Amino acid sequence: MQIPSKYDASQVETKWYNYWMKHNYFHSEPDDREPYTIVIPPPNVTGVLHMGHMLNNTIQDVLIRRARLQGKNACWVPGTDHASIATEAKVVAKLKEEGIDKNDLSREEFLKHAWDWTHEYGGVILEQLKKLGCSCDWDRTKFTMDGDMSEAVIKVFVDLFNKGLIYRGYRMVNWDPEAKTTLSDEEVIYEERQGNLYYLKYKILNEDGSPPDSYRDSEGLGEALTIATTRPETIFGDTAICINPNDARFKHLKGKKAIVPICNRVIPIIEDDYVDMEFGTGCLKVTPAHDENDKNLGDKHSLMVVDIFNDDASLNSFGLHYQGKDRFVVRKEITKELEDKGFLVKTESHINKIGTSERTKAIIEPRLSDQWFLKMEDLVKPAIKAVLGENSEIKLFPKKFENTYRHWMENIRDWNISRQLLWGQQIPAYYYGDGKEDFVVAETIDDALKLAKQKTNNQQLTTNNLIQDTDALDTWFSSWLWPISVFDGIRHPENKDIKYYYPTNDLVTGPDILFFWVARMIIAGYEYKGEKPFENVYLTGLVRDKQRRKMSKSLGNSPDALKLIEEYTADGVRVGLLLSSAAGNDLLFDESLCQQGKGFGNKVWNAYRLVDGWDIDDTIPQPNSSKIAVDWYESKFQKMLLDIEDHFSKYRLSDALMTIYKLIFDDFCGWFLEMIKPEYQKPIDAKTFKSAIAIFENNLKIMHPFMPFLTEDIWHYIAERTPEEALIISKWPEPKSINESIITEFEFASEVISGIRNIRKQKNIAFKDAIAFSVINNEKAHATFDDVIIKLVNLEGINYVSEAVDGALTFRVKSNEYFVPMAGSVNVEEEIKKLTDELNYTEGFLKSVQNKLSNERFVAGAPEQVIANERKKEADALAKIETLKTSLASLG
RNA sequence: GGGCGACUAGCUCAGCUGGUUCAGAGCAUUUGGUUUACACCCAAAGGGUCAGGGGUUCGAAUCCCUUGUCGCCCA
Repeated sequence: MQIPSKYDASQVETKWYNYWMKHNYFHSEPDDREPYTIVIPPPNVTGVLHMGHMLNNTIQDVLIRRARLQGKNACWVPGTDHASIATEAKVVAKLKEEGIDKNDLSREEFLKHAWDWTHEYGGVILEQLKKLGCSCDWDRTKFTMDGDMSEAVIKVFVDLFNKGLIYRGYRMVNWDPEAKTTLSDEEVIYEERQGNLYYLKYKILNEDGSPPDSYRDSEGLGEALTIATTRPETIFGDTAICINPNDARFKHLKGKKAIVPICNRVIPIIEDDYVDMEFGTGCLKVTPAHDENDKNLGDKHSLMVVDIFNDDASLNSFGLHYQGKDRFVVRKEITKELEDKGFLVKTESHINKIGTSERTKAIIEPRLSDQWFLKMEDLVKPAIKAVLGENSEIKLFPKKFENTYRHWMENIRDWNISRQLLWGQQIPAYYYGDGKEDFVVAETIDDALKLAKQKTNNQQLTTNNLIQDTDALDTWFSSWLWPISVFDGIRHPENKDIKYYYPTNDLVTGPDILFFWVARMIIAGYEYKGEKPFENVYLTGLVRDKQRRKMSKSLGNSPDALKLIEEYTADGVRVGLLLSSAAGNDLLFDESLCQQGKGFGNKVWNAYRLVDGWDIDDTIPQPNSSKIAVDWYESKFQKMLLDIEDHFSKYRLSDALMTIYKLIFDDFCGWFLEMIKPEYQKPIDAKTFKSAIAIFENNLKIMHPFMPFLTEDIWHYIAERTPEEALIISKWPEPKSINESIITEFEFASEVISGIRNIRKQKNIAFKDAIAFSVINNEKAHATFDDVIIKLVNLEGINYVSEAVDGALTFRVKSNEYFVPMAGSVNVEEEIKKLTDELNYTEGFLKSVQNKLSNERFVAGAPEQVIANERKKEADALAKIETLKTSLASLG
């Protein structure tokens, strides 16, 4: 088939993606081949493709396509997660626009809206992955809220509860008052904000409630002590004042009581060395309901807990006349009131770090609440050993993340797995009474009823007496099972899929979810399969813009993925993303990289157009230059193939790609095709053509994982192929022996060619004028490439001589001297200068080498190989000096 | 405040257990090219005290100490 002069990417991409789908190449079923499995890190079901996804999934596709070419049974399982917080927030916002308040809806009604939303927007991102060329097994697409997936999650919850690993605790949690849910520590972003330190006066009472005669505050005699706080609105929750027992300034306050301004609550003054004597006034107000450290103090000293906030962080009835007002409004207003009433001593500006919600950006409120926790202490042990142990079963790429992993795992805290949300798996705990322990945990309400009857000995209970916990499980509590549950390995641990595909091979994800997800999957893997979930973890860098900002939707600095593909082709974007993204290094995204990728595609396309345009004549013999060219490229290809394998084995995909890029661009297009190119409008011999096609096919194979569309397209122009012969399922090139000497000889020859080209250029000699050429072959260089040299720079021939040629321009490669006769146009002085410069340089070089060699300690201490190399350098330099001196003598 | 990591050409990065892969690659820049595959191209050139300082060594980008700057994670 005639190849078009321009590559029409969008048409080609659609055509071949459809073809691949139609012939089911992406689908995998267990068989007797070696499996190669990747599970996708499930993106948010309602998300859209951003640069991070593109990078991530390009890498996975490269790995999976390569495995497929290597004859493995490649299976890439795609899917999405339900992203409870993000999705619920979106649904709530949408309902709000329609004038519906989430709180007016029943759970079922809300979930219906959420499912509608999921069905409408869900899966968009998967369609976008197809545009990138991702060869996922779409028949296996999973969603964390699918029936079977949810069942697995619930089953695991019940199991862990029965093992005593899940418990209910009253804990200080990060409360997002906007989403009205709990966040894990990892979902809280700490930011420095400018705030104030308010100095408040608390009046003092004797233990019996009578006012003291006198006492000191930090400024001398007075009637009150002063406390610095950043949050004056929380005074309504104060239940103690704390001083450091070692603080001489406050000794007299021991055992006394204080009166909280405005609400006039009388609270004890306690002592604890937790208090920092340097900070503020050295007195701390204790608000156990609203600060983690205060909670600890409260527990230690058995203090009252007064929660002053509603779930939206407005004040409740403890806030008295501020009831119903937002915390920040109250902060302003109460400052005014405190000032008016003389309680506010002074205000200082103060920078403090505050937690904000990763999702809603709202300022986090520490809050006490009933939560479900998973005990991590024992679960984490096999997961630490697997990554950091002697014979680690799981490898992280790059290795530097092992330290990060260790640090987190060794300081792990119990995992708060409950979320005050509707969108997610509802916690399978059923309450039958008001007591703290009046609940049972079971997979179904019927099982729960049985358990409840047993526990209460009350046979009269019915399902109507059971109320299920209203919280949902953390989304990560679904995705930590992902490598198991996508193969239904929780519900049916012996099914053939899980037995064949598990453990999976590679996991590709961002380092930002090393803990949320990767570590937890490892934990779940050992707990539920007794085995690692994957062998290698490739941690990609974050994609940043040119100003080093993380690309995010909120900043609006992420380019539209599909537009990029449209502009630079899918292959171009893939290549652009991979070219400069070593594992674990952040990638500074620049569109020009995609341009380079597209340019590479164009180069390959045109290379094929060249080959395709040749007429073949099977009557003419193969020229020697072509034979050498084929031998050389085949060896070069094999050598690079080894390099590529090595890069892949270390997950250095950008290096593998760069090796391919240079092989194709420089060696194949720049050298090989020029060597075998027939004269203008002349045919090519059949033997060379056949070799060229075979070489081209091998090139396409190694390029295919990176540039699947273009390569498949050209593959089918080369020949009519059946579906069984498609490139996507062809065979990765077999390793063959390498002729190292021909590669070295080529390198020498290319320097000769370069020397001749320089002379042509200097003297403006048109290419079509053949030139005479002589050499004094001091190096005894092989003549293998002579015919190639003659062809590439259009020589009349190569004369081997033993004496310098008069009236010629010269250049040297090592100690070989080359002559291009140029009657009349040789400037002797210039030649002398050139030679003298070269001589001076070489003599300097020789001296440095000889200095080294005459250093006894060097000769005694350095390994033999190093000394031999130095001696070789010395010999080469001496030979070159000899050549230069001879030349100078003949000129001069 | 604690931990981890980085700093090499204008940019992005490679450089493994010190020594011919030791100062490299790609891009960018400059210069020159209408060679009928490709200007999304070809040929060539310039450009770095390897963050600063100190040490170990015959020899340090590489190992050690120290200072600085930046990033990430955790309080």
